[in-house]
Amino acid sequence: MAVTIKDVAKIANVAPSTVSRVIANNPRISEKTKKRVREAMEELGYHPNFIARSLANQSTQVIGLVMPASADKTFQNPFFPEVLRGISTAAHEKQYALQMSTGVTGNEILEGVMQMVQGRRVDGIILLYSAVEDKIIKYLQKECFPFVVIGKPFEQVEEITHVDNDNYRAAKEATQHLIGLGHKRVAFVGGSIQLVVTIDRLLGYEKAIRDAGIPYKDEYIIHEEFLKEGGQEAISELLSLDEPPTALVVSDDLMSLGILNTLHDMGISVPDQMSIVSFNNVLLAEVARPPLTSVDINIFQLGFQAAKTLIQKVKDPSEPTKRIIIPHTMVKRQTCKDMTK
Amino acid sequence: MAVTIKDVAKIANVAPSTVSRVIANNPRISEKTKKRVREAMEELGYHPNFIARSLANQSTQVIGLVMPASADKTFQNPFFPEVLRGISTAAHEKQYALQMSTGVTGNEILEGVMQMVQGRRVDGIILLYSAVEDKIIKYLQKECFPFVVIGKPFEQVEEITHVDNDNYRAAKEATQHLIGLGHKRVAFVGGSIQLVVTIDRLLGYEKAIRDAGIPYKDEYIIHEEFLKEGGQEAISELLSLDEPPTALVVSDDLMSLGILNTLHDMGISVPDQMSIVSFNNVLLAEVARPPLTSVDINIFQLGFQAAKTLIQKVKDPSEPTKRIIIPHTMVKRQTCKDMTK
DNA sequence: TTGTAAGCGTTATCAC
DNA sequence: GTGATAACGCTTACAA
Repeated sequence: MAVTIKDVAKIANVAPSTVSRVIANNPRISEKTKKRVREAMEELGYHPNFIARSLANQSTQVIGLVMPASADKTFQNPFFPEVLRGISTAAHEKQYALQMSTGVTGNEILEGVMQMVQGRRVDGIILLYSAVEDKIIKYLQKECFPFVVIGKPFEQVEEITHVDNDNYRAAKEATQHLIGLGHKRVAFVGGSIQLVVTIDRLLGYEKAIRDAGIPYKDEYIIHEEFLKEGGQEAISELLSLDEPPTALVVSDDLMSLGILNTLHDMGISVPDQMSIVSFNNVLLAEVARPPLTSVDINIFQLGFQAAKTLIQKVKDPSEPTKRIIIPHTMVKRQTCKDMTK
Repeated sequence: MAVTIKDVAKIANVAPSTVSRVIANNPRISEKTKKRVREAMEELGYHPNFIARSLANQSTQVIGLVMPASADKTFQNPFFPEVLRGISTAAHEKQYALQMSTGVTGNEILEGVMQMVQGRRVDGIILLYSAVEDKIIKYLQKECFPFVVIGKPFEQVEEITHVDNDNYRAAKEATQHLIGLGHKRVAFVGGSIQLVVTIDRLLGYEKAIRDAGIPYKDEYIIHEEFLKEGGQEAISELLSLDEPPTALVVSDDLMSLGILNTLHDMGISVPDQMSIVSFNNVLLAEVARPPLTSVDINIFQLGFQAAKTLIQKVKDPSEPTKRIIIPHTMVKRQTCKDMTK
């Protein structure tokens, strides 16, 4: 059995409670005893038992992470390592550990979340995605359990703390950029319509199109999963139209990569015959050929702020609901052609 | 306060210990009382408290995951989501939760691991990478804490349970494939030499070269990080040689992608002027242009078996040390030219 | 400033 | 079969 607070107390000739206070660095303990106790801890190689502490404290110092179903292709998106890096950094700063959901299907994940919550395994939860009609959000609300979502909640936006980009504006700007370059036939290729981010970006695209007085065409709207195969199917459909688009707003870099390669195979040159504005600006955007013009949504910050906000909320449950918007910037590379020249 | 075992006991008119036995489905409890207790649990919406259970049990049902430093570019490699998926699947099956290391530097991570172990936060640990001179492995060995490493340990291979590919053989075969195609000038582009996988693959490459009676040249060996910038630098060096290679063995798909694009920018055609065999066969390999011939190392299985093996070990500490080798297969696509034709 | 003792929600060891 | 009761290792009133 490992060395406990009692062993330390014995060696240091104090009561267990005193040792506990030294650990918490309670100011009411004299420096002299603190020193003595610390020496004893050192001598015995004492390390506090987190589990015991959690039970006494009713707090685990653990944040639960809900990822999309690992069956889901979304899981492969480079978005996740990067949010994770943001979350991890913030969590580490505040001494929180991270626990991930497991499970392949949506229901398995919901069950996992219930275990986390009811089993008191975590102090709060971050949802790493936002989908329509999400059971998990509903459950967490019912339980009044602290959580924050990355992305915009589908419903009750005002009542749920979340960290998001202004995806509506970002997509509007991206589309306007293309329009400003003289493109009149601009299509939209989005990820799963189940994801709120897709909806927001589509709305922003639509707004820009209508504002420019360009007719909005349903055939120009394509939804596919956030993945490369998706991109390839999507592009074939689009190109077989009577009036194929000269430019694309693509909701994700991975998808753009797929599209780029499909176009390459078809002998269509980017940006000469087709312009693209992509989203997320992950590593792939830089490494693609030609390098993608992509809206940088600051993924790291999305994660970092989410963790920071959640921890505040956990520590002070009276914290008001918050909406945090992370700024975006368009990084111009080489996938947009100026039609006016 | 949440509903506890005592509340259930009161409602069901039994002792708390009986409720506990019902939860554990102890056969010595009569079906009648079981039913009564279960109804009471249902009625109150009871859920067991994992923390309390852990304390009483000395077991957390949590597996700790040690990722490479998130500062590290390795973190961005699509390898990780995929191992994670494997680990997650196995863990879920056996009802284990997953806790990740946080921390940006190597030392921060080591501290985190110490917290996991000493704080009794996890029952066992999986290392998701294997580097030379690893402090974490040494620490875990000293503590006699159950762990398994994904990849081959640098030292004491026989004493450490690990799940790996036969990277030596895989690299040898990949190189032989190129040689069989008539290539005599084959270079090796590997990731960080700190990683054992790089070393193994380099050794396999060397063996194939020597076996074929081709002189082994130091200038043909390049080490860079597992990332795209790396690939780009590497290729420039290689091409400026007096006798530039006609084929490359590249230790990672992400790196290959960078190389592919650099070659494209330089106007060098793949596979006509340069052949490539890559490793890992992640999504990127398929989506690259041209699609990469890549050695599939079955990343999912690497993770799945690691988790499964660890759980066995946790449940039965007397389990012997194991080495599990996951088979690889070369997936031929379009980056290798047959020079004999 | 420090010690005593109760409690956190379980499980496990005895009894009966 | 089931019930008391003592752990598990820590925190935190309340006393002193």
